[in-house]
Amino acid sequence: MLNGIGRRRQLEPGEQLMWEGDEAVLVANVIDGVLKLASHSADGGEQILGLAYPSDFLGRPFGETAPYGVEALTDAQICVFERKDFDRFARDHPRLEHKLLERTLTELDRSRRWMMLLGRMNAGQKVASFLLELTDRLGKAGAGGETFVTLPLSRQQMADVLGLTIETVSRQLSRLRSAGLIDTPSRREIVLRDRRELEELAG
Amino acid sequence: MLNGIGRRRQLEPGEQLMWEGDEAVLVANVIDGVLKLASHSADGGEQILGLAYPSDFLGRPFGETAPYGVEALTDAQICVFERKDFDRFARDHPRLEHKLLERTLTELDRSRRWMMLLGRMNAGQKVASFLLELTDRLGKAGAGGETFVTLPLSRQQMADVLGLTIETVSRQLSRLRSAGLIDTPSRREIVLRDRRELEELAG
DNA sequence: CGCTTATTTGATCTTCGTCAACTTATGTGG
DNA sequence: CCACATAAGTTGACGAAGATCAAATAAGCG
Repeated sequence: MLNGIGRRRQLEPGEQLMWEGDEAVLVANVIDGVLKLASHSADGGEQILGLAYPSDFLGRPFGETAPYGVEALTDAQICVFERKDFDRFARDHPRLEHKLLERTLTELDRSRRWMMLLGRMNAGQKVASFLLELTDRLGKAGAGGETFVTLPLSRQQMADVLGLTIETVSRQLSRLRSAGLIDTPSRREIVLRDRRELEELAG
Repeated sequence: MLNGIGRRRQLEPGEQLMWEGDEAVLVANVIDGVLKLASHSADGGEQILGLAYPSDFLGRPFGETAPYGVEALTDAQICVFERKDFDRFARDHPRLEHKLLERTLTELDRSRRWMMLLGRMNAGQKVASFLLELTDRLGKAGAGGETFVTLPLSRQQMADVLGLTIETVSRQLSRLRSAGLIDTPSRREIVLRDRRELEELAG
């Protein structure tokens, strides 16, 4: 029902949809691909605040400035709306606003679970949790009950998501590999060999 | 306009309003006091996911189970609604739902800023940021341009908020005291002597 | 007052970050 | 197709921040 005011847009990896601090002029729905929401600290370090997957909502309706930047990690397809159009439309369509409220509440819950991860987990637990979430979102079933994911992030980006360094992420993945919990056929591919054990590790 | 279906309730420090995992049967508005939202990891460690101050909204409308527990830190006054009543009421009153959506979006932004704190700051920055946020929310102006706060949390709870240990929090406070940035007339009271410098530390 | 609990302080130990070297991919131009 | 260049990832050695363990103080409270 939003089709009238939205338009499709294709993004390439690395393409920036919104900039942190920009006046928020648009909102969007993710149709396909993975995007990151990120904020920068004064010293240039980047903290990824969340990832957006298909069906997720992006942007800050009714707000003033975007509190974080949004950048595509993979090829992505999104449906964008001018914020003014969207705001007006939402006000006139309570059902839409209701839907949006539900999603935002869910997003808030997700973000709070992430805080848990950042505040209380050690490196091993973080990496394990991340792999599990990723396979839940993007995983494909492979042969023999194994799960298979293509990572939408570089090691650096994983480190930024988890509040770790690239080296620590790499070491943890190596550890999981030698423990036989995962396989890494290539840099961007992960096979979960033992989900049970991984869940154990994630705590 | 919600008065018809809400009722006042008084909470004492330590009193639990909702339990993590409970069926979410109520939602509430904070009128006075400070509450904590917290979740427990398997090993018993607690991560405080956020604090709720006057005017904040508590609970999970339209959801199934409460994703975190809510407990009063100080004497608190809240206005509670049966969730069923509230949901029905919200559906019939788009203005209310709109207001709630705006608040939830604001809350989401706040929670994301907190993720930044947990993921990227060191102990000194965390404690400094926390004191600044607290004085913004609860601080009273004292003599000589200084700001004065009564801490609603114990050291243990501060540690839980910041993802640190009690000892580290204590040491950081001692460090700030010897640097002349704060005074601690009693355990639960803090005087900011040099806000500028504290902001510097918080990064 | 004595007893219990919260906080501070000190002494180690661990984890993870930092710095550096090395290896593996991914190109690119000849 | 190969040689080389560049970027991404892995591994190792070391150090620092913060956790953990252990007392020592300081509040509260009956």
